[in-house]
Amino acid sequence: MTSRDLTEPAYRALAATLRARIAEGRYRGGVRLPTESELSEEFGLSRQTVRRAFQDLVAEGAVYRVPGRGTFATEGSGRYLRQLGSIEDLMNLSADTTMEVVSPPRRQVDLDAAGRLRLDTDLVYRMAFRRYHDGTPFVLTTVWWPEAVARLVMDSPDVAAGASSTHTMIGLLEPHLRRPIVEAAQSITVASADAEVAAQLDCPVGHSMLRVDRLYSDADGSVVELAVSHFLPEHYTYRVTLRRSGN
Amino acid sequence: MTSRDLTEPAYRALAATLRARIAEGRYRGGVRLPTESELSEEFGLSRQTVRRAFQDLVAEGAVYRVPGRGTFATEGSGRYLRQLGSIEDLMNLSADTTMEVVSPPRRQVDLDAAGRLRLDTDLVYRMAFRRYHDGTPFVLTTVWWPEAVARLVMDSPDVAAGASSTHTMIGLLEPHLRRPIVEAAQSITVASADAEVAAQLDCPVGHSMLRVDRLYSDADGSVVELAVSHFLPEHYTYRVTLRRSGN
DNA sequence: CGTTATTTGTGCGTATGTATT
DNA sequence: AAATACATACGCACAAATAAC
Repeated sequence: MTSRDLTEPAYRALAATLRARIAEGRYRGGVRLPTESELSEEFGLSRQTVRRAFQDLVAEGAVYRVPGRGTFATEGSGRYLRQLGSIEDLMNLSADTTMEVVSPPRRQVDLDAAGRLRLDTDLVYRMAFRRYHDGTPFVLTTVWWPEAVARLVMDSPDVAAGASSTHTMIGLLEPHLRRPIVEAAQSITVASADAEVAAQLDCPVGHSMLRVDRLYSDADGSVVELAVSHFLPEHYTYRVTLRRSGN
Repeated sequence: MTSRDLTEPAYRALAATLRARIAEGRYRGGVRLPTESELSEEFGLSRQTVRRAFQDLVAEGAVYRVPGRGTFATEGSGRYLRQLGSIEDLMNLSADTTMEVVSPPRRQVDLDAAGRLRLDTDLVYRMAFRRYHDGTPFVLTTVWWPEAVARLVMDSPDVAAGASSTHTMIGLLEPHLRRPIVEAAQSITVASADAEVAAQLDCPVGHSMLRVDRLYSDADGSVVELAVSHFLPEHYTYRVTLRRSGN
């Protein structure tokens, strides 16, 4: 059982409070946040604990700090612009799109896929699905799993031929895994539509596509899934927002 | 003057040392890192300072820690696969490539660029450069600046026509800014080579290119630079590694 | 099964340095 | 020059999770 913390640490509670105040717009327009001593006073915490809270907020990119001047909210961090570029976003990507299974999971031998999954066997499971937006298919995704992973979802109705859902495969998969997924390595390039892609997305063979490969790994470094997507560039642009990390 | 730190803080030095040891493979295969007390002993630092170093490493995803068990290197983070996906990486991207200025900064009216920079005037500064790898140009980048930003680097020898350097424009720019750059919004799509791109990269007009647009913003949310790059897909793949965020 | 040692997590105190106003 | 505010560094005490006995 993953027992949830019943009592939140003081520094986290403070960070949450400050996050809320920032989102509320209280420090918009270059207004300085309270100083460490002020917060220490207000919440009855030591200055060290206040600092610990700020460390998290700085790491998230919610605030930035300047010695001698003070602490300021990062403009546009609280509002509607949601924090992209995290794995969470990748896994929830599908809110406004529908997924349709084109080819259900099937056991097969694929040397290339097995190699990329870093398996010692050549045996992998492969499935493919299309994603729709506004009624038109704009991406064909093929995923490969190691056998152990495939077993976890093979029987799910979500992967049956013709099934539709609004989730991502990796989102469906994760709850069944023993270790959480912590990393997604993506590579993005240009590729031509092959016969299958062309047929499924109704475009000419040889059409230029945006190709995105994703390799999901868990905390132990084991690769959990390989996904290769071909996007119609007319209907899709890949977006990421990178934030300054830590310190 | 932006004075560079002459003496690195102890916790950063320690973090760097540990990063190096991890990269070297010393803690591969589930081997526990030294405990806080051991490191405190080894480096003559307090346990608190050691903890501070670990906070950074955890935030980067280089290690994960388990109470009662110890600290472990995140498998696959150290080796040849370099950690991309932070703004820092974007700004230091160029270690192994050379940049050559093709068209020096010039004041001009550009409605589209001005709009994307969120300016109220139509006046922007534009420059363009190529980047080489192994002697062949593989990307043409055009950047647009607001006037205030352009002033900061106009006179730098690095942006003169024909100049070569191994930096990134945004890396050259940042030390001159009042507020740090904290966000880079990227969008990636497929585009055809126009006459200029084709000429500079020696490819046919109409060739399929990987197009990457980047919009850099500072902590106040002001846009500092717009950069549009056209990559030859034969010589370049865009890679990002996304990590599960924080805590 | 509880006990104990180990290891990380939380919280606070102090002192001193550095950057900004 | 002085006051303010954040940064670094060390110290201590106790809590919580884990593993070994």
